[in-house]
Amino acid sequence: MGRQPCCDKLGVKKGPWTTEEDQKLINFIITKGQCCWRAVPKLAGLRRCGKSCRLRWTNYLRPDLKRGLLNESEEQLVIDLHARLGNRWSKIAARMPGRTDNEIKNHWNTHIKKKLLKKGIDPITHEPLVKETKTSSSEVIKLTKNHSPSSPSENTNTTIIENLSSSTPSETSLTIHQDNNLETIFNEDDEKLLGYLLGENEPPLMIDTIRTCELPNFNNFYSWDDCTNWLLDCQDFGVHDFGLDSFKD
DNA sequence: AATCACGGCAACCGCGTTCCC
DNA sequence: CGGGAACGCGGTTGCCGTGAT
Repeated sequence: MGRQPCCDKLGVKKGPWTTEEDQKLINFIITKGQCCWRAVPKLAGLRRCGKSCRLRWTNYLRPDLKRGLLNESEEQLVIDLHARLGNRWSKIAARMPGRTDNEIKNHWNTHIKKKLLKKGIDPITHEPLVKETKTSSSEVIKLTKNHSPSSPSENTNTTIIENLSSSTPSETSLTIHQDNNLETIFNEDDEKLLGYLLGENEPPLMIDTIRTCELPNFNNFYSWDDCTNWLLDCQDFGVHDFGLDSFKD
């Protein structure tokens, strides 16, 4: 059933590539072309995993690669693309001929990040750095509801803010602001809440509490993908392409 | 000269997706 | 259709070179 294993785990060499290995891989790719990476090590006479061969070729040996540090204009392009695409290095690299995702990622982490921070720009949001509280300018969903958990006479205003500055749902942080005694509810089981938000477990008690206080149809919220696909499309094509320049504000 | 600390980068790891049987 | 392996991607690690002490 299924495919053959990509490589024999035993006897597979790891670590830095030698010039001899490089030469073998280059010779093989040049003469045979890129086929299935699973077969490459065996056919090329290398004691390496196919995955390792692919990485070595795409990141280092490919003849169309530019070598050396990124120049000013390339850096600026990376910054612009990162602002639109986030940490999707392969997408960024696809728009920069001769550069690899690994190279761009490394350059971003070691050089560009620091430069932006020096300039007072948040490398994640690309917004000017401010002395910020837990909330930031990237908050895009705010759900506000009057809520009276323990005493009907108390008019408690609770705001749940989902911070979408992270690129994936798993990185999403949830901040709950409260005016008074909701602490007992929301501190009750943060782990369960997080797990629920990530779709890993059943809703904790507090979610039922929220549901029962007339939130606008909590069960009919769009899925994460539904909420963000349009945004990714905008990022891929650029906000300008959609005539949504006003969103920048 | 020896040692330590740090930065840069190549390579590995782990996970989600795609593909094949 | 389901199981399992390959593929591709982003995050992380670890080695190596260099500068500081």
